[in-house]
Amino acid sequence: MPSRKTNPEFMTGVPELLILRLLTEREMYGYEIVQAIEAATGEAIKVGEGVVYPILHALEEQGCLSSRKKPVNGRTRVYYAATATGKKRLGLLMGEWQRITEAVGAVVKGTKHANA
Amino acid sequence: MPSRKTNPEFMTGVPELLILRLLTEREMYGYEIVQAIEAATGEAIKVGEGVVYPILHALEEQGCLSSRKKPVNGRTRVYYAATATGKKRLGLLMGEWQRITEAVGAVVKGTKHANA
DNA sequence: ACTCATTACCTCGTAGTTCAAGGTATAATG
DNA sequence: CATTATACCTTGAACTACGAGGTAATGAGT
Repeated sequence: MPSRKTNPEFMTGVPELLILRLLTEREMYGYEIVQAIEAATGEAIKVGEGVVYPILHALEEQGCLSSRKKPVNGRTRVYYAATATGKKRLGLLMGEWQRITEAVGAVVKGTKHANA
Repeated sequence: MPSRKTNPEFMTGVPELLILRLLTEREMYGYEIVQAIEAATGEAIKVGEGVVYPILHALEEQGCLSSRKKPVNGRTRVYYAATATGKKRLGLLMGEWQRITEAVGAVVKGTKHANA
């Protein structure tokens, strides 16, 4: 029942994580982020603009990102950068991500580690 | 905007993957799967019955699972097992899972591997 | 000049998912 | 006799990714 073309499964929250991660290194604009994700994942993950822009706006509204407009060759780019709040949120998401991936990995390999 | 109580993020498709994986090892019934996932992931992932049962029904309808009713102590259990189709689907999902996790991992650690 | 691809921003509707809460019924426990 | 555990199930709400579409400006090709 997935029947999606690009990234069929396992994508909830991933775009937000990637965007937040990229914007802690350097400031970028939306259109740039779309291509940066494609490049950084070696074509493995492609997120459209319809995914990126709404996340950018939501994160800014939450105080996770700051933005500034910059005119380049007559066109206007909106550059985003992660704030302190955004970095805190990124830490949370990375922890969540690790928790989930480790748990899934444990089940996929039938490792019955009886801990705790 | 997560504001979810149990597993806030990164959970799309994961229940289906785990269920399919468990049912390739031995046949299980719904209520058992709920607890098996909790146990196998060391409490890291908890999926409710409201998640498990619909997936079970959908997978059976797709031919990924076979079911048989078994009365135990007056109660009726519905045991599910993965079919050949189900195992094929599991292979697909595991491949997808690996692709996504590797891609995300590469971005999280700023590994700029210029390949291809 | 004219056309087309690229850059760069954006919104909307649809589909698919998880989740909590609730509903039914039997067996075991106190 | 009441409560918990077993065991099945459905439903409504909330969220998210996705594709398609819309607006403009720039640059290249012809």
